[in-house]
Amino acid sequence: MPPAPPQHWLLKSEPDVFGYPDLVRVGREPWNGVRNYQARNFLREMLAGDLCLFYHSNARTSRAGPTGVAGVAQVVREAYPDNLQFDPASAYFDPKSTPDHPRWSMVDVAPALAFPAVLPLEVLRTLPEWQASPLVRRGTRLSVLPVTKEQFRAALETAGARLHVDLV
DNA sequence: GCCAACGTTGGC
DNA sequence: GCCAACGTTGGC
Repeated sequence: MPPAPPQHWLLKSEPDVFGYPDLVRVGREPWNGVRNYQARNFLREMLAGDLCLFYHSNARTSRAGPTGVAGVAQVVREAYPDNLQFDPASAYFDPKSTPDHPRWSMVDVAPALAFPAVLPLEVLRTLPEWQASPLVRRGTRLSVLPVTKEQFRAALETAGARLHVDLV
């Protein structure tokens, strides 16, 4: 029996802090620091093998190129307690979290595919598949959001990127 | 740097 | 439970 097809997501990160090239460099990264309940709940729905568009937010002032999708990451470990919530020295420390009752979760992701160039938000906005996405609605600040298969495919195609067909 | 939009906090 | 104040996000 074939494995279940992957779900698709979009993960936002500021490239000045941690961009797609950083993910490639480290090979694998715990996606910690998410402190929004809706985003956390999406993290908890992720399954190993799910594919995530890696989105560079707030990128105008960086050398990473425009704001937009830089590549694809893959979920390699499903949700477990975010380590930073227990660290008093961290900006993401949450005094209301205990190891018995952790409030925040993270997944581990690994690089799967670098786009030839960042696919700008400006272009994403023009794709019919993306009209309904919260990403292109102004005022949406969600840092983890679901993406449809159609949106995922349209993004890859427009970016000129190819994933092995079995992965999509 | 600006500022609109939004989530969270806390007084009541 | 309401809601004003506040802090943050993130495009521009």
